[in-house]
Amino acid sequence: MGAISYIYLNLEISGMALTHAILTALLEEDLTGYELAKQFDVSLGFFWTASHQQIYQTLKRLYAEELVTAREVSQTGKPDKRVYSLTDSGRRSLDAWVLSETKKRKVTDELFAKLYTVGHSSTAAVIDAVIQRQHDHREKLALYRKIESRSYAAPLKLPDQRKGVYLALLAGIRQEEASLLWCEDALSLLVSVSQVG
Amino acid sequence: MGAISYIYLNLEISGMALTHAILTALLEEDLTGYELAKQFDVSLGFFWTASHQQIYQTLKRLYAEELVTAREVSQTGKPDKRVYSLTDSGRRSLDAWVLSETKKRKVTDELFAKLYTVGHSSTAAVIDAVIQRQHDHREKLALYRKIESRSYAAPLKLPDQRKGVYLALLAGIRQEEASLLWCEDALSLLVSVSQVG
DNA sequence: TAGTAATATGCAAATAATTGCATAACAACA
DNA sequence: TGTTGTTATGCAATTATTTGCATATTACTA
Repeated sequence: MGAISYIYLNLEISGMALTHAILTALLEEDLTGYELAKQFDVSLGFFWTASHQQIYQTLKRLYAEELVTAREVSQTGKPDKRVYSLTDSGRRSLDAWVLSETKKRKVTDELFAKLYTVGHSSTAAVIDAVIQRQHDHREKLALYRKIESRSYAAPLKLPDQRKGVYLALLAGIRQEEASLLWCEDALSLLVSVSQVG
Repeated sequence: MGAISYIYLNLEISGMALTHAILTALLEEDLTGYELAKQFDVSLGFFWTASHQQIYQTLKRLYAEELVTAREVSQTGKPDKRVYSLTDSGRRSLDAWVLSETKKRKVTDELFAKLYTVGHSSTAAVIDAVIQRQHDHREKLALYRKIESRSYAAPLKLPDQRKGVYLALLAGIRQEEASLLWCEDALSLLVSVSQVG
């Protein structure tokens, strides 16, 4: 009988990493797939990237596993939506995951790979890519700062439940700032490279 | 006949992103799969993560597509190794890739997802995760600075072909510095959170 | 001489993510 | 009334990545 409940529990656990990223977002508030996709695109984007297809798929699985519940909501002036909430089982799953070992950060960023080609291929293309990235960083930084001043002006006075979210935002701000400074330095050095290709 | 060469050319192009990351690394010097795996684990690691299985698989494909050549090398005191070099076709593939649109950076970092659980689950576990990350950043920063002082002490005097690699290193250094500062700030705030769970 | 660690390479199955569709409600504007 | 843009959700096929083995050489040390 112990064996049966052991198997039963195992069936409920999702190994997929996105699972927990979605569940943590639902800790703060109930959300639809569409809203989650937007959050992953903006505020969550600096530490987690996910497409809307991935998110809808995962939500469907989380629902089947009863880690979330869903309710259909009619809207006026917009299509209906499906709002997801965490279940107690979902919360317990998060509790266990927080205690588990933190997996290594995964990244793939073509920009830096392109940098390795400097002096071998078109430097102009690399410069364009850096400028593009510079624009992206500026936009992200402006957005993060707006969120900060609107919702996190006094970090020490925040309720405990919002301190972690603030710290994630702070990391995003610091990262964008550092990246912007780097873009400037990179462009200064890249203009000194002779044309190739 | 135009159609035939068109099809032929298409068959040579690998869509996989790792492809180009490996080819760029081979621009600098000939490398084995094992050496590539180590580079991806250390210096390249901050902008590109890849397992050795992934790397060996991809190298095999690049060899089949004739983007690289390989030679077996006997060593004394170590097992034999297989050294890969870029072909002209590989170089042309890189040239085309540099001109193509830069794909969006992809990340997944559980640490920040765990941060979202602060005030809901074990804060101690989150603190441990931040401390762990702090150690990682310290080690990476020390390594990057060592590489910098050993090989990139005078950036402006570098040959063009090494400027891009230097800039990637610089980005790594800046990122590690910013992350380390953030870890300290994060730990200061996290100790103010009451125990939960 | 047995065990551990580093060097070196790989296969196969399972899982996850991407790409390319596809649909539909509703608003605003031409 | 057709078009464009935003909101909203999803499927299916392909491609990429991870996980769990598996193997072998050589050095060092207990």
